Amino acid sequence: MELSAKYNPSNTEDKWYKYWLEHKFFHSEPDEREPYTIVIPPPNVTGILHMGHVLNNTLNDVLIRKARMDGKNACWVPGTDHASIATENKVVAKLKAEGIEKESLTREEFLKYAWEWKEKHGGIILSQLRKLGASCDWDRTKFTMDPDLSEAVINTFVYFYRKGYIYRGVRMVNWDPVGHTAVSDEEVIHKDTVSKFYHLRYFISDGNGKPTDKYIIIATTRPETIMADAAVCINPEDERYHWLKGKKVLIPLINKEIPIIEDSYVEMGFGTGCLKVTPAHDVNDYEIGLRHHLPVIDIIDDHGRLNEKALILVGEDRFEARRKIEGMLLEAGNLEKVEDYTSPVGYSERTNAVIEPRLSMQWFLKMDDLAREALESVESGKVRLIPDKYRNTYRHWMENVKDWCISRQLWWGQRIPAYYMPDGNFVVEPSFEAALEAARKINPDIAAEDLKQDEDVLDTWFSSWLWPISVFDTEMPGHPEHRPNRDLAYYYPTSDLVTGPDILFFWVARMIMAGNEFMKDIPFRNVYLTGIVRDKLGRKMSKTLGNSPDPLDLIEKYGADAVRLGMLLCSSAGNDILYDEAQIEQGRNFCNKIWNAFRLISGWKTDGDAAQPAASAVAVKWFGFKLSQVLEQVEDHFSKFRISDALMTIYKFFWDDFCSLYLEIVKPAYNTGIDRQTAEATSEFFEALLKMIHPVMPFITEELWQSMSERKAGETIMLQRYPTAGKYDAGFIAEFEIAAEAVAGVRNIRQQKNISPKETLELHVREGFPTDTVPVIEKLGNVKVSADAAFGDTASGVTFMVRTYEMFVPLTGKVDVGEEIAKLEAVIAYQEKFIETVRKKLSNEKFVNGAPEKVVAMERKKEADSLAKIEAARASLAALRK
RNA sequence: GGGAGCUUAGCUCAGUUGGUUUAGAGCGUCUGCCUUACAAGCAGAGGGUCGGGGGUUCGACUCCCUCAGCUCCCACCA
Repeated sequence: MELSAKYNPSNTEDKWYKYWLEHKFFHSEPDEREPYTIVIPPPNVTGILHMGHVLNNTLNDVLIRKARMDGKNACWVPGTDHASIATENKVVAKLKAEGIEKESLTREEFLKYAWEWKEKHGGIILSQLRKLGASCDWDRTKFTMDPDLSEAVINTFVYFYRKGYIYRGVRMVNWDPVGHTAVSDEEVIHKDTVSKFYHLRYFISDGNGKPTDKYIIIATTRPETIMADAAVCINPEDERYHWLKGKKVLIPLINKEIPIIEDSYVEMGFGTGCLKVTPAHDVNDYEIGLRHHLPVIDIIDDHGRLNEKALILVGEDRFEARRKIEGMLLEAGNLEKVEDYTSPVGYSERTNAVIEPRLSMQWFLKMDDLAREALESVESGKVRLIPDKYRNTYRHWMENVKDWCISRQLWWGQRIPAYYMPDGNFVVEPSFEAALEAARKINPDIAAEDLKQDEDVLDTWFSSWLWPISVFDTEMPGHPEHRPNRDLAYYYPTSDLVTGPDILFFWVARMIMAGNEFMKDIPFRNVYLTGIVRDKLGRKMSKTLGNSPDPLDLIEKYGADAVRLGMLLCSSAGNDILYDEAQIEQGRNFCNKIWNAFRLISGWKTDGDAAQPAASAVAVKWFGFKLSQVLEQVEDHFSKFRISDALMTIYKFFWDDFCSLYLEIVKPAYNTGIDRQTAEATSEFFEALLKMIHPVMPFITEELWQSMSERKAGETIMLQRYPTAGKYDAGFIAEFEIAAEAVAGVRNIRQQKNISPKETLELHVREGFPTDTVPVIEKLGNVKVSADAAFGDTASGVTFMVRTYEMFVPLTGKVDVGEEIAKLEAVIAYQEKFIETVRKKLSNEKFVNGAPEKVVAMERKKEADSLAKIEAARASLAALRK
């Protein structure tokens, strides 16, 4: 077979992915083996692949492929999330572009459009994951709005309602005026925002609704809400305002009389010390309103516009109203001054709209019991967070959690199974039929058409928190006599979860709650939290900045293996990763290196009669030991989720140890065959390396594994056993390293003296230098090694040290004596300074007595080694100066 | 405002109970090579007073205090 000098991924990737699918290598069924389970963090059903997905799913795939090769029954369940608010927004926008307003549609009509959209765009991301090589069990693909998964969600709602955890009530919620829905506290992002601080004059009423000439000044950032003021509040301790007690003031522009009240909530030092109380539009004001029985005047509608209760500026958007009322207040003489002011403002995570605190009827889930247990799961170490710094964050959140607002004023999602009777009472049942039956027990006259289902749907996370359970068994929640089915019993709890820290609370914490509640067990053992992918300037990737490359373009250009390696190279857990295309080039280069190593090996002709050269024998022995040593390190890295370290260890092992050392040693001379022993060992080593690399770079390793010998139909590298470490002789490995350093020393001399690698040199070592590895030095260094008691006249060559071994290369006529003297003097100076620090330690009684014996012995060895080096350098120096 | 974390070579990061660390790696840089696997390569080299200051210790990149800078999370000061 003719192989090109460069690896071409496009020839192999689709071919092997198809092969894997055809043979159902990704598919898992319960059996007697130990399971290893991962559920995918379900991407938005209409989402497209971005760099964050690439990082996350590559990590997942590495873990699942490694587990599969370790002999476990590996199951990676893929799927998508219906993402209610995000998807509904997309559908609304698309309809709007076609001239259709959501308001003009019925719920059923809208949902029809939404499902059409989902059918058309849904799941694109899953096909993109295939390009990446993700070994998901596609037969198990799930969607959070699959009928059975939805049923599980509804049953969960009913379950918690019956348990008394779900309640309905009017509360101040975070209203998203663009999404037209309430959102949970977790979906509000506070950002410091520059706004204005308006100082307004509220005139004191004469008692008959007429202004006197006295006024107080109230500072506010929201002058458009003054019409909703219910009172003005002062601190009872504030002597400046004692004269106000019992008086009334007039709201500017509308001249409405409101009382002065006192509450210690008001900070005397902040603003003017007078607070306008607007219960309908501020959470704190609402609390004050409750304490003082103030009326709630809601002047802002679903869209963030002023309604008729505002009396003025009716129909204006809240920000437009703010702009206009400023002028009106100024004109009316009520505006004292305006200051620039920066304060935190809440924004909707999904729509980026400024959140409007608003009173509305919502459904809530009580969190305290659930949170307590979920905290315990992490505190006890049953669930491990990696890196563990997130435990602090997690604890803080769990100890301060508030009830979860689970209703959303949307249509796309699971509809709340509450059914209202004409009198306003409601029943909560899993189906309309059950609801009707339940309703008739209360009122036998209820007709089907009298029963109206709640209009709201449930928060998306109310379905995804069941994900590790519901992907296996959707009947689980709410069935008292239910027994976990075979899949759930086998695969649950899952093993590892890889996800971003941004959804630690949204998703991870709540899955732990659901797991504890329904399975009486944690949903996963390890949570590996990745960083956020940023560009090389450290900026978040975003569409508007245009700094986010399309992963598919990268795969097209460099190959999936290169993209995977590039992403992993710099991705320690929990740290943000700075993406740079150079890393992916590095991945591509590595592919090419592997490819060319194969080209070299596969071109060798085995010569059955040839004896194994001494150097090859040493190389084979060393590499076998080294393989075991490296495997030990790799397993250690994997066990600690240090994926990039594991990868780098393998990368260097392949490139430096295998290619630069091993292959260069065993490589037969041009047109010469290779002996059978070395050929077979090399082939085994190469196969072991391919297996080690496979979890990270599945395509090229399959391609080469299939090419290296005849494989039976249906065989694959992905089901081979990952190599395991055997015993090794660390002393021999160390000895080999000395040989490699000697080679580097010789090469360094060649470089300095401009001597061709083709010219064979003499290398003298002292007697006592380890002899086993000499053939390697001779081959790689192109030298003839001889061991002598003394080097003779070293002035006609170059001496150098490898560790404590002195070496000499005769180079008649090529030595610049002055240069050599300077070099040796530098060595002596350095060593003398070094030995001084060592001796300082050794002469310190406290050190000698206090430090462990091993440490003291080491210092003594340092001293001896250093002395030997000085002595050798001095001897050479003396020879040069003769 | 509260909390967590970070600061080690030009860049990105390791450094795992304070002692084989005389601080490592990858990339980049510099020098020499078109050597018949690979120039997406080979060989060699240079590069850091571990953010500043103080302390504990026989010994500190590692522990404590302090200052500075950066990042993230949480939060209703109008």
